[in-house]
Amino acid sequence: MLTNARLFQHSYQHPQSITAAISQAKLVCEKNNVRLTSAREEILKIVWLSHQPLGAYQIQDELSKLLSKKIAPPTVYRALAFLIDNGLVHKLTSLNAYVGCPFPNSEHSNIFLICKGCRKVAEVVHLPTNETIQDVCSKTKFGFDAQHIEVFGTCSNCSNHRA
Amino acid sequence: MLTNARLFQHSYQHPQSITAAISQAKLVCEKNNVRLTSAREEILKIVWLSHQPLGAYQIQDELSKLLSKKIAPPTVYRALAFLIDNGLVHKLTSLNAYVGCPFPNSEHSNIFLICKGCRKVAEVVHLPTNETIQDVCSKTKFGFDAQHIEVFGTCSNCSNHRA
DNA sequence: AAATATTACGTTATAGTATAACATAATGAT
DNA sequence: ATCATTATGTTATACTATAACGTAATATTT
Repeated sequence: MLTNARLFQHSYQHPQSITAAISQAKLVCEKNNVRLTSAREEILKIVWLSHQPLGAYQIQDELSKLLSKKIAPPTVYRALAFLIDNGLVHKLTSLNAYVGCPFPNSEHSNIFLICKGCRKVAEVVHLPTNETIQDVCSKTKFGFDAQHIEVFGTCSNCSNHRA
Repeated sequence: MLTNARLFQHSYQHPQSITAAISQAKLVCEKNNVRLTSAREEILKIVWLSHQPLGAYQIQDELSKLLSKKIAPPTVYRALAFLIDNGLVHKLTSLNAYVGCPFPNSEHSNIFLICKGCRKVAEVVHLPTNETIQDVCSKTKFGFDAQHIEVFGTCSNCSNHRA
């Protein structure tokens, strides 16, 4: 099964419920001294409710249903920008889709395992990979800012079903 | 200076000229038993001539100028799809932009170092990173297909200019 | 060499993703 | 209460990518 996990480093509790994710988010926003407004919170919930990455226009549809009114793209994109800035959501650039971050407090750049079967995504913290990339940067004298790693394949659940 | 390189593994000769890249491409196409048509070749040249990643519509403009006629997006996207399929070009998903691959014969998934200063991109082969990612996959029983790694930062050339 | 199949390209239209610009509203600070 | 700041609503538009269908070029078979 594809679940978010900190490999080898920490035993991490995946937020069991959306409420857990939201309360984590509230802490993060408090710490960052920014506001988790209702639009932002709703969109964070929507992203968390989906265990697959959602496109911005899917989020728009969901929010529109939820609030029974038309939502325009900028509303969604602005909320997403906020959530991303505060490390609560990630964009999967190869999919143009967004997922909730299970490690909102972490400063690490993580690895996304994207299953081609079920389309689920697991986010994994893996320090050894971060270290090898740091090594590349130092050897090339490249000043590291950020990294984005997407891995495509088949999760164990999907492999089993096919096998 | 940001140049493409195989770190630590092989000493690699960056194609000095576009002609070198093209003749390499011809070999690859011959090997793959596919045709490097003139549209494909021109687009590959355009991508190689730019040392920054190019967007599809920038390529469209260039090709349009070059051939003195209107080029429609599908022409560009089809050629890009072909070039990507044959490992001659990569798409940088975070930029929606395309770069020539300096290792068309390599089967490795490489690392892209993207400089925020000069917007140049270096592609680096780094087996230790590939290994750590394989490790993540095996530990999570995730069947690896492909990976895409983009690293953002400042290349040495840009750091020096600012320092 | 002619017929056929295959592959590539041209063309038009449209789908999908994202942001600019400006007005209004809500919140926070003085 | 006033003012500054931050967030949202709204409209329009820019940017990225593909569908669908017709034509042309190349490769294969006979």
